[in-house]
Amino acid sequence: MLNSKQKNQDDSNKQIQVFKALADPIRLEIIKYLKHHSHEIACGEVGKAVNISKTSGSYHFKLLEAAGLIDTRREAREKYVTLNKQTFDKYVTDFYQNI
Amino acid sequence: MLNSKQKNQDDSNKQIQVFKALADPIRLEIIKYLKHHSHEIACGEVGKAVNISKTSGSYHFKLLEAAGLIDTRREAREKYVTLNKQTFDKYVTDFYQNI
DNA sequence: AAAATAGTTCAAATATTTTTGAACTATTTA
DNA sequence: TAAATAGTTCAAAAATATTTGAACTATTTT
Repeated sequence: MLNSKQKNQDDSNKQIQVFKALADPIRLEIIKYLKHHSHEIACGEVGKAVNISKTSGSYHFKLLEAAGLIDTRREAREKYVTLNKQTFDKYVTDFYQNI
Repeated sequence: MLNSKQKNQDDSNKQIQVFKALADPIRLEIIKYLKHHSHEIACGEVGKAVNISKTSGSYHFKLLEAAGLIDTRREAREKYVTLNKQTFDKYVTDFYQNI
């Protein structure tokens, strides 16, 4: 079990991870693209839309997922992504209020 | 004058600058400290509270100011800082809604 | 079965950010 | 006027993040 100091540490790390994930033009474009397409979309489609290589896409999606900003679901060859609104609410929208 | 595409570019740059500024443990500590002290505080006092060197403080305060997250006022030897809530509102709290 | 497609992994190269200490300016105190 | 205090600037070093291409796995299409 984690004590309350450890929980704060953890949350602080998560907070930084979220801001780091948002602090990049490519990832911001990906997020904007997803926000404007409410249905599930494959990584490849997003990658094409924002004009990056497969490798670069793989790197950026991994980072966004690690930060909890997107959820992913693999179906056969393809990986579908959606925004995780809860993470945005907790670590972005409510950030100022909660600190 | 800037056209509307240039304005979006500009704002997108500002958005990234804000997230970059927030994506660091020291700067987050500084911001938390300021949030919990509503009155003006000198850089040195904050620096002592978060346990960093003068040089490091100077670097981080400059970055926060460039991002518009803090305002500063110099009075003789000392520089007083306060949070700029408008910037938090526009680029953090309202981020998700506005993209 | 071969070719095409979607995505991952790895390591090297590059770019960016952060830390550090020394030297500096300006102001205040002794 | 000398010493102390508050903060800045600079350049080098160290740490982190990003890009790239080649090789890979797994699945689907021809």
